[in-house]
Amino acid sequence: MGVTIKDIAKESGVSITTVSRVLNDKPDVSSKTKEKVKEVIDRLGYKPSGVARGLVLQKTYTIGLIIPDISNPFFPEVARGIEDKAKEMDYSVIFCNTDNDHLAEKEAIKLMKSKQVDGILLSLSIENKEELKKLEEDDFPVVQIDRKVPNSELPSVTIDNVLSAYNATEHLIQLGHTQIVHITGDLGTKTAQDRLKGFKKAINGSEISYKEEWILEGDYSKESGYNLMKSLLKEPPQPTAIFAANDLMAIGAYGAAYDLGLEIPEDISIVGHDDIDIASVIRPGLTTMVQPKYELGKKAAEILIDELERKNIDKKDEILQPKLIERDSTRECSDNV
Amino acid sequence: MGVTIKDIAKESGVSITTVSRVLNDKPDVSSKTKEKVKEVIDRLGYKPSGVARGLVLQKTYTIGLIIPDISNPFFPEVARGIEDKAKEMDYSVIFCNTDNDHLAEKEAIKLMKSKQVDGILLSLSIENKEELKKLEEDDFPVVQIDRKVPNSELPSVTIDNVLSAYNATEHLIQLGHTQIVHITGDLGTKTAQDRLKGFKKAINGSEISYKEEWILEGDYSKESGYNLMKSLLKEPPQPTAIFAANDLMAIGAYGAAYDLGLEIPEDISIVGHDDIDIASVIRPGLTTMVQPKYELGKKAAEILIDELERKNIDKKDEILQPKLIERDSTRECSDNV
DNA sequence: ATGAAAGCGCTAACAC
DNA sequence: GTGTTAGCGCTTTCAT
Repeated sequence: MGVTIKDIAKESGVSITTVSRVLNDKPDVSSKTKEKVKEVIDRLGYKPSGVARGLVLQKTYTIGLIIPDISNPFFPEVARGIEDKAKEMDYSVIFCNTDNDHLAEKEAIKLMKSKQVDGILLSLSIENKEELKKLEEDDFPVVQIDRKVPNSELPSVTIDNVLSAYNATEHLIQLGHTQIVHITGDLGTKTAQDRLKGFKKAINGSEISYKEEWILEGDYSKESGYNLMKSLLKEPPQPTAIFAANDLMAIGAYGAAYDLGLEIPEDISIVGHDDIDIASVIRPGLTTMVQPKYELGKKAAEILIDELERKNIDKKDEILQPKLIERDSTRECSDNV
Repeated sequence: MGVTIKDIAKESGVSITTVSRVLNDKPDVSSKTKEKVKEVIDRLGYKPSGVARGLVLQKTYTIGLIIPDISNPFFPEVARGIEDKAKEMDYSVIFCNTDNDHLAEKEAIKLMKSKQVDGILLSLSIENKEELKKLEEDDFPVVQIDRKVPNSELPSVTIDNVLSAYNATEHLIQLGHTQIVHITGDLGTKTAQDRLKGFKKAINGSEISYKEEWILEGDYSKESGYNLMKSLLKEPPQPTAIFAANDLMAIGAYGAAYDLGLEIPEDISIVGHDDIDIASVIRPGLTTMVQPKYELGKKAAEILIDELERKNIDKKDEILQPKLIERDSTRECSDNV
């Protein structure tokens, strides 16, 4: 440390208590001394030590962010939402990547505790219940983001993948499509399962009869979208619309359609999910579901900080709704015209 | 705090000094007591307070990361490189977005100082010399990332945009192209200026005569790439190759070429810069220069931490080289065949 | 090999 | 309105 509260006290001829008082805008300081102390603080360029303050207050004004991977395109915006909210409330954020590794998650939590963050925002692998349970028992302030560990009491902010897929499919149905295939994501993930669920729900809620063979299991990769579509389109009956569980597979489907001489959206409509950069750049623009990533981060930080400041007792789950963005890859089904 | 060093001392019947010794693996502790203390630590689930430790040691094992915007696609990978290296060296990172705003940058630095980070990694707006100068005077450990404030002594890790553009252009020249246009980025940025410089250098170092009219000033947007190419291609003489200062403009150029019935790469070769996601997804795949973003972060963290641990006295500038990734948007110039 | 005591920079009773 | 004092949880001389 350079200059400390002691230096300020000595230089301004008062006690450190008084300095502390003006630092924290406490009452009972004459305006004269307040002025003097402030002047000295400015002159000496004094900055209170957050560490010392943290020790006595048992509060660091820091929150921990534990995510799988900041370089996964989903998280940067989430992180931005978190940091914006945190800054607004005078907190800072310390982050850590886990790559969904159990041990890394455990270590990250340990680290955050030793750094004495006031609370944690985390996205744990679904199976890592133990760590979350411990946090719960310790009454440590936590908000789960994006993924909610099943049966956990801790509040969460997630995205409604069921409804999102439902809406995407419903959009196709509204356009008059009746021959709709769904390319799923990796069904080992909850997200893919939920999107499939939403798709089924939309189909079953319509006049359309559900066909098992029009559920194609992909793995979120462009290649899987391409290959699945290619083999599907080779022979009739041909669908008039596709709902892919993510944009990458939708792009793969574009490629297959082109290779087979099909025009988008004239011959086939395609809707994706996520709204990655590419969706707006590719031609035709991909109709897709955009996830409120920034809002997700912001909301999670808000819930956590509200809890920290005891503004909010009822911890709750927040479920955010993706929005459809219509571009040029979908249009009315021509079979019905 | 839950359980503290005092509790461990009491429970194991030793002094806190002894506990501290086993905590820090100091010598002069009998293996018996060491065992006992360790057992108690485990049993009580004790974790040393980083804050208290930080106060006495005047070291927090935390580094600050100040960047314009984590949701700008350039930074997440940089941040990942930083966090990986930091974790490896037992540091954590606390981050802050500034949106290139001077005031926000100033506040961020202030914040980092009050949190008492051991050092700062930052990417300041080029004009914000004052803040950097202050840091320099204070001898505060800092490494600049991506952008180096001119005339600053503080070490930096940057990407060599001149050489990168040179190599991109050289690639086109090697392929036999002699009619090459360059679509620049926003020339208000150093990056765009450097890439233009590299382009000129390659042209001037070749047999090709430099043509001012084949420098097209864009603004990094897809639209600018599209518009510039469209008006250029309308009338002869037509270039056989394009080097766009970023991928987005290259994609725009794709659109213009298609609209005018030109095939890529048969009629015209295109190389971009950055290797954004889209570059590998689009057809034909875009030949481009990939920036070592992860390495940039990792190297910057390494230099900073080396300085913190006094392993490295000579603070130096590190300049990383982008690599060419050849896909399908470039080929030999057919005019020369 | 172990412990007592001082102190890191700050806040918060409690006095005056 | 201001100062004294006792910690916050830890490391580190300095004794023993």
